[in-house]
Amino acid sequence: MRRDVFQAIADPTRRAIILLIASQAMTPNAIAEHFDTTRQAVSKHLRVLTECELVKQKQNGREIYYELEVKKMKDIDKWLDQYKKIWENRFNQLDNLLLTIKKQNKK
Amino acid sequence: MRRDVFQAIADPTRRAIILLIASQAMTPNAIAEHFDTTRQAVSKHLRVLTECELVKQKQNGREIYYELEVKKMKDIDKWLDQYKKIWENRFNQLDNLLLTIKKQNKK
DNA sequence: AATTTGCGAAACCAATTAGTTGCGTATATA
DNA sequence: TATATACGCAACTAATTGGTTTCGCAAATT
Repeated sequence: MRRDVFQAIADPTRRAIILLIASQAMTPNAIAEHFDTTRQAVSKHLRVLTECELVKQKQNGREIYYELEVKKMKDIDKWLDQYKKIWENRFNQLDNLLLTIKKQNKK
Repeated sequence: MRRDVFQAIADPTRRAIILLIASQAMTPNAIAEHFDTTRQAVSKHLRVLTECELVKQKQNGREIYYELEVKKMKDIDKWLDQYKKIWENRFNQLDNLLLTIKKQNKK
């Protein structure tokens, strides 16, 4: 099963769950109360998040607290890094210029 | 149709396309040559990327060059920002501690 | 001990999506 | 003008996904 961080954050409900548990670990029922959905649906989202290690479980009696593994979000940041160089140093403007010149030479 | 940046980068092929055109605008055919897939498949991915404005087209005769709209990636960075505070300032460790204390009080 | 509560897992369904095939159209080339 | 090339678009298929329902199990409550 293909499970990576990018696929996990693609779903808006999952992003909402991430935001919700970012400040406070919560049980599936508690999370479900915040949305117009069932506990089971939340449970499936939590499974996806757990599988890609964006979230970890902490059992406490019969309750399972879900906690955000914030560190895992660095993966996204790392991926963004290669493009940050481009947008920060405005290399893209340079690329545009080069492309325009190339087109004109063809004519 | 639900089209946002997060959904766009969820697909590994689309991330590969983004990487490919980041340094150099390319035509669908040129992009397709880099992958084990057809031009039409690439074309569909480019449509998704165009719809969420991660990519823009530049027609040149019968060729259409696809260019990365790097600025749009800032949207992802903005979203990450709220969590960056957490992982950088190690607030998560504090949260863990608070949660542990809470559990112990329950017992 | 019986019941309730919190949960995951499996079976199922509807919607979405990635990919293919087969068009039509516009630009370039012979 | 006829042909080849570059492309988007629509119809179709197979796989995936979000969600529901139902079940069983373990922990808590009565």
